[in-house]
Amino acid sequence: MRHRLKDVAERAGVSVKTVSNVVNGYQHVRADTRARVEEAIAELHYRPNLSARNLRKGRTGVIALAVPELDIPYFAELARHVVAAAAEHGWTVLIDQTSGGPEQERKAASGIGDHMIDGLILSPLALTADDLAGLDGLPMVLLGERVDHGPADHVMIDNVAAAREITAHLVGLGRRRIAAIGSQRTPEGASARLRLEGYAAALAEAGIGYDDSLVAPASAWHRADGAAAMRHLLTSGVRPDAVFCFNDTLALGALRALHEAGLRVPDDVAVAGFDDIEDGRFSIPTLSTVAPDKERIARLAVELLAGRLTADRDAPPRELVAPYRLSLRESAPRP
Amino acid sequence: MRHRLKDVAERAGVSVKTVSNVVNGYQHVRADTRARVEEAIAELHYRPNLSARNLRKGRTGVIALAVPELDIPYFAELARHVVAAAAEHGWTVLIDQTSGGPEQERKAASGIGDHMIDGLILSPLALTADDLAGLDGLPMVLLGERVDHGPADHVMIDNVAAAREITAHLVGLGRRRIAAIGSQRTPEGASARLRLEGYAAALAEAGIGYDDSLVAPASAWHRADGAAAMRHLLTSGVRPDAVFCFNDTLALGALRALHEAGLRVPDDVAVAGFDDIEDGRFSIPTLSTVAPDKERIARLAVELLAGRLTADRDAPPRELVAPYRLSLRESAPRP
DNA sequence: CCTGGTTTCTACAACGTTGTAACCCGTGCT
DNA sequence: AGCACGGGTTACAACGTTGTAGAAACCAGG
Repeated sequence: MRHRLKDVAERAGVSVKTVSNVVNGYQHVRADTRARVEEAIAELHYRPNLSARNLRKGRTGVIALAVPELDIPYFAELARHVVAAAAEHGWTVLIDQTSGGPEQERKAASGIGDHMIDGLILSPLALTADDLAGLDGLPMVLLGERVDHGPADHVMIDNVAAAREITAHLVGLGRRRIAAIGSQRTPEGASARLRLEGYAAALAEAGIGYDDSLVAPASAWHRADGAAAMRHLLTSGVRPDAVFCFNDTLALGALRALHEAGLRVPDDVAVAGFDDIEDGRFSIPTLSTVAPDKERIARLAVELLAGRLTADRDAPPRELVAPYRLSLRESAPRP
Repeated sequence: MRHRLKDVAERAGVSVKTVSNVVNGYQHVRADTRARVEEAIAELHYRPNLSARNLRKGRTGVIALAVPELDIPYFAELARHVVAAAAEHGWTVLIDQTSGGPEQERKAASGIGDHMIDGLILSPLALTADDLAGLDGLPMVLLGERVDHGPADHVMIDNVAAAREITAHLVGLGRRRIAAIGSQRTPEGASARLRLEGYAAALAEAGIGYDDSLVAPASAWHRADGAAAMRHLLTSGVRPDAVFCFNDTLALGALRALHEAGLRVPDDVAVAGFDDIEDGRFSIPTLSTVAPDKERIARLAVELLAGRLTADRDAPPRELVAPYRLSLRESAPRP
């Protein structure tokens, strides 16, 4: 039922290689030969065996995208864009879920399907630059905000500036007791560190003292963690008049906790997030947030990978910064 | 840098096949030989070439999951469970985004990476059973609620019963003008048809007349569509006291539109959804919904596929029904 | 009609792996 | 001593494809 070049060749009365040439669009094939071959291909529903082709060529046409969790909307939206961008290069994307575990991430980085993928776009949570340096040379592009200048290409946004900017916006609304949700002490918390840095910088610029009791940690960044952190802030008696959450799911959780506490947003407490996920456009109230240009991030990542694959495999690693903008909605509106 | 069996064999002073035997856990290898080989493998960081292995064995260890859109939370959550279930079988999952287009779905069904995958779990929107029947024999499991008894294994939930049950719950709250959002006339709208059928059945049982002006269509089932449909219902003057939305994202959009119209949920209008996505547990108000057992759906799908792959490839197609339950929260609470 | 160059096509080997069949060797039985 | 048996190992071929090298056919120009 499944046919090979040989079957097509026999049917068309040519050699196997000629069929291969037709399939690969080789120039010098007589028009009538090509027609005969194409007819045979159509009749037999021939489809090339990619494993064999890959074995021969050393390329698979598949790249992997490894993200911590698929049901975090940010990564799902990112995945969508990566798939789209990769399709333009004729690549299939194998999406891998690392769950943020170092072992899973290492496994992804060192070649998910061993030789099944040409390259990897990795959004690391747990792995450090040193971890990655030790891995053998699968072309790789990193996404996100690991601080260190690692051994691989890297696409990120300026987290410090973005966090500073949205915090400054809260200041501009006249808020003074601005809480932060999502800080992390662990070495994995690179994003958290940078966003906290931006938050602190904005406060300093506004002449507001940094108050550690206004900063709530969150080990994961899910809705439940945001709600828990917000409840903690509310019961600890620090009475914030604004909250900057380090991502949107935290913020949605915080909104929920504020609602349960009977506080109005933004009147009593203004809320800002980070990521601009779809949910935030329909939440009650809608969410003010930092909107990274996900489409651009995905496109840059795919293009960096394309460069690695085709051109200079050993070029020095590049770092590209994608733009972002503030998306100001009801939870912390324009003044 | 990348080594082959041959390199390991030379280093260990054995034949290529013996190394292969060690790698594959073949029984009859002397302990000291095995040790020597394993040492060589470790030293060289040998990893088998899956393309070659696949070429030889005809199996890749990769299955595909094709869903319409990754950034629809329901599919993202489902994907997570499928990945987990597949991992237990030692499979890698290649996630494919069809965007719901028939061409994309056909492409996925007829073998994404041609010979790169052993089987497919497809959540079809556009393809009909007849379309699928014409495709060559990639082992396939369908997810979702296509009515027709197709040519492939199938995992679904009882949509009619579920829709009937949640609508009956709204009736039980004393609501009489119960609207529905999400109806579709197109042949692709199988889920919509079934859920509408359940909705109508529940009304009939309660002796409530079916009012077509209370049923709002939605071409897609995103938040924006739900909001638009709700606004339409509100401005058309039909004044519903409850809404059953055919999925949760529609419901979240509807919540938003109700909020903007100054109506209280559930006091003025009760709202129910379908899918039990994470968002609905934190929305304001939290969402009452039909909760399909996604974990079970994923597990059943993977196991059906496993059966196809290992045992009887030509067994008659099976249809499995996964359980669901009602998850009653604030938007339409328990009486 | 030959020469040199180009187009068109083919045979063969190779990619890295595993199934098959066979070999060698030690053991235990006759 | 001869034989069958089976554990441990190996050589070889094959999976379906494409790169290489070269053969065959064609063309234009002398």
